[in-house]
Order: sequence, then structure tokens, then C-alpha cells
Amino acid sequence: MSPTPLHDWDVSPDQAVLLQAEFAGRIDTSSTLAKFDLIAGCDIAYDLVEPVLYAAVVVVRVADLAPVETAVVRAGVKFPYVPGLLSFREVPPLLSAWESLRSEPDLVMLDGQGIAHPRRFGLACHLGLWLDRPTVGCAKTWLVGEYAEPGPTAGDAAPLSVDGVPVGAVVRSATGVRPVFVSPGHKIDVAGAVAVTRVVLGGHRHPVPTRLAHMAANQARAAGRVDPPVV
DNA sequence: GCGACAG
DNA sequence: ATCTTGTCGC
Repeated sequence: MSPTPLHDWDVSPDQAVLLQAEFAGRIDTSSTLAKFDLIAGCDIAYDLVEPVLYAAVVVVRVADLAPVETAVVRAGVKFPYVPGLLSFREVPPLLSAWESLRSEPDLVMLDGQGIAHPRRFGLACHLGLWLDRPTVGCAKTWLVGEYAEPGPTAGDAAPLSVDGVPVGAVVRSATGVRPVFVSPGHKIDVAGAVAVTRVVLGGHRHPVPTRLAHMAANQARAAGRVDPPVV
């Protein structure tokens, strides 16, 4: 079932900023972690030469972290990359991929920030609002906030806050790797976001859901091209 | 004015 | 995000 339209996607960067300010108020980051058996990981791979992207959603079973369903769509890039406005570029194609899913994930994990964002409305928040489902942002690099280096062991975490307000955590997803920035997207609190992340760690820097989505998007890109690299 | 800036 | 092979280390 397709989600209820929240707003128009054909907007300018300036309008996008206004929309973020408007919808940030609808984000719920106080919900306690509920039962969840299926987690969907999302990621996008960009074509090297054309303004085309491949959005992938991989549903993972929490019990054994095994993938149970994969959906990928090829789409044209319709919004420029602007720090702080990533969701306007990646949410539309992810929604398309999501619609072809037959299973119903209990939570969604994305490559990007949740409320650890300049206007408290990162990629995970935006998708969460559209899907009206719990989402967690797991970014590879810093965007906003202050934090201390987390411990060296997988699972170790340190609070991430903006002006003294906790917005997430910096988590060591695996031993010996740089930490990832975890923050709630929607319908989940900071503790829940971190707890979920810890449950789906698979020994690599990226949690299993987003790791598999990343691989699926790359595979689609490799297969989606009709013209092989020319010498 | 200068520096910073998810993917 | 993306261009890129081998190589060092657990």
C-alpha cells in the first residue's frame, strides 16, 4: 500500500528547508522500542555518468539477521545534493522501492542522520514520517553535535548532543573501525535507536540491514547498465 | 568574513 | 556518492 502523500516533492531547496521546519514538529522521538522481527535496510547507489540512481531496500529477519526480501528501483536523480537536504534526494526513490515490498518491516534503518540534523529532520525522520513507521538513522560521518570518542569494543557508545540536548549516539559498530552516528528518525527514542543498532551489528562497520542494502544497490547498478565500460 | 557541510 | 589494486593485518 502506498503511503499518504505528505507534501509535493517537486520543490526548490529553499522550499525544502521550509518543509523541514514544518514537519520536524511531527517527529516522535519518545516512543519506546516495541517488538520488532523484521528490519528494513535502505541505501542508494549513484550511476557514474548519468543522473541515475538505484534505491535498494532489504528486509532482514532480526532472529538470524538473514535477508528475506529485496526491492530495488532505478530512477532519475531529481534533487541536487545539498548538505542538510539529503532526504529530498533519496526519500522519493526509496518510497518507490518500498511500494514493491510484500513483507511489512517493523522498523527501517538508513544510511544517514535522523534527528542529528541542523533542523532535527534528517533522512530517517523524513522517511519515517512518510511511512509512519519507526526509523533509525545510522550515518558514517558527523553532521552536527558534540560527542566524546566511544570505547574500542563493538557496541560501545557515547552520547551525541546538540546544545546539550541528546539527539543520538556515536556507536562503535565493530572493533577496530571508526564509529557510526546513530539517531532516531521517527517513532523511537534515542535509547531504542541505539539498542536496535546493537542488535543488528554483524561484525562490520555497517549494521547488517544497511550493509546488505548497500550491496544490493551496487549490484543493481552493475546489472542496470547496458553499456559496459569502454576503453 | 571564515569554516563546516549526511550521501 | 564516486574514481581505484594491491596489500598489510587479525
